[in-house]
Amino acid sequence: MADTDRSPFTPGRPRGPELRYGNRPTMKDVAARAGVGLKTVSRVVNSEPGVTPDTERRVQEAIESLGFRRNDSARVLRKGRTASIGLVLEDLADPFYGALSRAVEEVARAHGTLLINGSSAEDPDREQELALALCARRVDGLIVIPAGDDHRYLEPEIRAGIATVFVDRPAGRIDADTVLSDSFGGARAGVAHLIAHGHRRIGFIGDRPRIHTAVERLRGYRTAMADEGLAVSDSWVSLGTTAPERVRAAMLEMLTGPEPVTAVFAGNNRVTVTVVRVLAEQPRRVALVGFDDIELADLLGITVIAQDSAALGRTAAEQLFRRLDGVEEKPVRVALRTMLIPRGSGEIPPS
Amino acid sequence: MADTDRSPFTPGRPRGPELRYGNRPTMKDVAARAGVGLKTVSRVVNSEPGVTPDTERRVQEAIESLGFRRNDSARVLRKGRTASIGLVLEDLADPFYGALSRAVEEVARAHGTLLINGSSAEDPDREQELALALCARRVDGLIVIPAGDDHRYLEPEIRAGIATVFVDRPAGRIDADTVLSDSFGGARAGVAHLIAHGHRRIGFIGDRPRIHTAVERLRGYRTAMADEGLAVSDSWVSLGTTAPERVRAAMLEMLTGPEPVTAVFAGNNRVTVTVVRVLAEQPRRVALVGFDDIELADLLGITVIAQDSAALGRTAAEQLFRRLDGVEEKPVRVALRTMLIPRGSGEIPPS
DNA sequence: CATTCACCTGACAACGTTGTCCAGGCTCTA
DNA sequence: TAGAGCCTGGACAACGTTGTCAGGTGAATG
Repeated sequence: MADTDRSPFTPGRPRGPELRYGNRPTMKDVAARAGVGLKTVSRVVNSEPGVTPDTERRVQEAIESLGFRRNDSARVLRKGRTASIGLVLEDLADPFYGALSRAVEEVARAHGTLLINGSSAEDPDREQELALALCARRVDGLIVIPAGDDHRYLEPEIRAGIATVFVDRPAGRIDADTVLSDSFGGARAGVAHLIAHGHRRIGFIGDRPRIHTAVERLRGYRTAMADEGLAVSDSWVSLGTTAPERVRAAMLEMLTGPEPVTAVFAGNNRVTVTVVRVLAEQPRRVALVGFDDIELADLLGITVIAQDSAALGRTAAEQLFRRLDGVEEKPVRVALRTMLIPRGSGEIPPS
Repeated sequence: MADTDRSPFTPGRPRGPELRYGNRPTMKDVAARAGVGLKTVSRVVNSEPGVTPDTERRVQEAIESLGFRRNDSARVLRKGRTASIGLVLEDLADPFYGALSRAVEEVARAHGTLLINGSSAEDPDREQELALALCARRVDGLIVIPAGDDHRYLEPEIRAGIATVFVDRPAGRIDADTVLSDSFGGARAGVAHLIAHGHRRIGFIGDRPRIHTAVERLRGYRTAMADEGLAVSDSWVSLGTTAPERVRAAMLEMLTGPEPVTAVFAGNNRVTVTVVRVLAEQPRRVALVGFDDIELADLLGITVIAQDSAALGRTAAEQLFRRLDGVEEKPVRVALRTMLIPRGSGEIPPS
C-alpha cells in the first residue's frame, strides 16, 4: 500500500468548492477577531445605529487587519435588491452608444446603482441571451437597445418585476416604456433641407430594414420627397448592413446610374463616414446630409441631423428609476427632438 | 376599535423584505409544480446527467409555465465564482476606451464570462470606489485603466485571489500584470518624423503629469529632440487637462510666443482634436502629429501614431484569463508597438 | 430465485449576509 | 432599593442555490 491516509476524507463533513474567493474572511471571522457577535459586525459594516464607539472601533480594526470586504452576493440574496441595472446595446465601440452608455452610468451612479452593459453586436439571439443573463443576475432594471424585433421573451421577467425601458428603438410585440429620437422628423427635415437647396434626385442609404430607426428615416425621406411632389426612383434607395463595402457599392451605383443623384441622405453615423470617404474620391461635388453627429464633422463641413445620445440615455435611465421608485403608469413613449446642423455639405447646390 | 385583525402579525414567523424580486418562483416552486425533488430541478437547470427524459420534460414544463429563471446571486454564493470580470476605465464615451472595452468583452464572452465596466472619470477616488465595489461583487478578475497613481488599496483584494491586470497605464506602487502601448517609442518616432521633415521648433501638448502615458510621451519627445541635438524651450511644452479651452490656450501661446513653433506633437486623441480645430483657424500652415488614431483622420489628412486599443484590451483580457486559469508567474509587462501613419499633416514643411 | 449493480432521485447542509427577537446591563425615578 | 425603561449585543432563521450522500427501483447476472 502506498502511504498513510493523506486525504482525510471525513464523510460526515461535506466539503465545499476547492477555493472560495481565495478564502476571504467573512463577517464571522471579523466577529471572532474583534470578540463580538456576528450581527454587531453587520451593524458596523452597514453603519446601523446601536453600537458603542468603542465596539465599533474594535470591529473596524478587525476589518482592516483581515482585509475583510462584504460579500455582495450574499447581501443581494438576503435583501432581494441588487442595486444594479443592465444595459443591452449594440456596440460599445460605436461612439454613439458609448456616449449613451456613459449617460446612463451617470444617472445610475446618482442612484447608488451599478451599471452592467453588454453588446449584442446587432444579433437578436445575442441580445436575448444577454438580457436574460442580466435578469438571472437579478438586475433591478433593464435598458435595452433592441437588435431584434420580438421581445416577448422578456414578458416573464417584466411580470416578475424587472423594470424595463427601451431606448433608441421601440420594443417588438410588447408594450413598454420607450425613449426614441424623432427619426422620422429628423430625416424629413434633412431631406427637405436638400430639396430647399435645389436638389431633385436625392439618394438614401440606410441600415437594415429590420431596424426600426432605419425604416422611420426612410419614411421621413419618402415623405419629404412626396411633400414636394418629387418621385423616388428605386435605384436611389438602399437599405442593408452598414458594412463599408456595401455602403460604398450602393453609393457608387447611385452616382453612376441612369439617373445619378446630386445629393445623398445617410441613415446613420457609420453610413455617413463611408459616404464621406466615397464622395471625397469623386470629381463631382455631391451634397450630403447625415443622421447622427460625428466627431470632427465640423472640420469636414458635414451637415448633419444631430441627435443627443447622452440625452437619450439620461432620459431612459430616469424613466427606469421612476419605475423603480414605484411609479405606476401606462407605458410612456418619449421622442426627443433632433437638430439640423448646417456645415456645408448639405448646402452644396446640384451639379 | 377599528376593525378585525387585518394584519396577521405572526411573531413566530420572521418576515423577509416586502417584495423579493417581485416574488419570483424558485427551484422549490418548480419542484413542487413538477412533483419532483429540489435537486432534480437543479440538475435539469444545469444540464447535469442522470435525469430521465420524462422527468426532465416535466421539469421543463414547470419552468416554462412559472417563468422560472435561476437566481445567479444564490448560485454565486454557493459556487464561489461569479463568472464575471470588472473593467475600470476612464470614460466609456471616449472611442479609444469604447473599443478597448469592446475587445475585453469579446474575450470575456468567449470564456463564458460577463463584463461589468465603470468609468472613473479620471478621478482616483472614483476609480478606487468603483474597483472596490466590483471586488465586493466578487468579480473573478479585474482590469484597471488607472486614474490614480497608488493602487495599494487593491493589495488585500489581490491577495484574496482577485486576478488583476492593468492596461494602458501601469499600476502605482504595486507589482502587477501590465499591458501598455509603447508611448515613449511612439512619441519619439513621431517627433523624429517631424524633425526629419525639417522642423526645429516643435511643441508638445500632453495630458496631466499624473498620467503615466503623458509623462512617457513627453520623455519620447524630449529624447527625439535630444537625439538631434535640438534644445527645447519651456514655452513649447504644455502638460495639463485635455479640456479644449486649456489645449486651445496652450496651442495659441506656442504659435504666437517669441519662438513660435512650426510643428506640434499632440499627446492623445482629445488633444489632437482640439489642436486640429485651432490650426484650421490659422493662416500659417503648422505641422501636426498626434498620438492615437481618430475616426476620419484619413480624410482630414492627420498624421498619427496609432495604437491599437482593441489589441490592448484583448491582450489584457487574455492575460487575465491566463491568471484565472491558474497560471502562476511573475507579473508580466507587455508593451505593444505603435505605428506611424503619415497622412499629410506630419509632412508639412516648416514655414 | 437471490444478488449485484447501475442508475435515478431526493433529503440535507452549507455558502455569507441581514431581519427578528430576546437577554442582560445600565440608568433613572419613585 | 426596587421597578421601569432604554440601550447594546448576540442567537437564530432565512434568502435560493449546489455538493454530498443515501435510499430506492429495475435490470442483469450467477
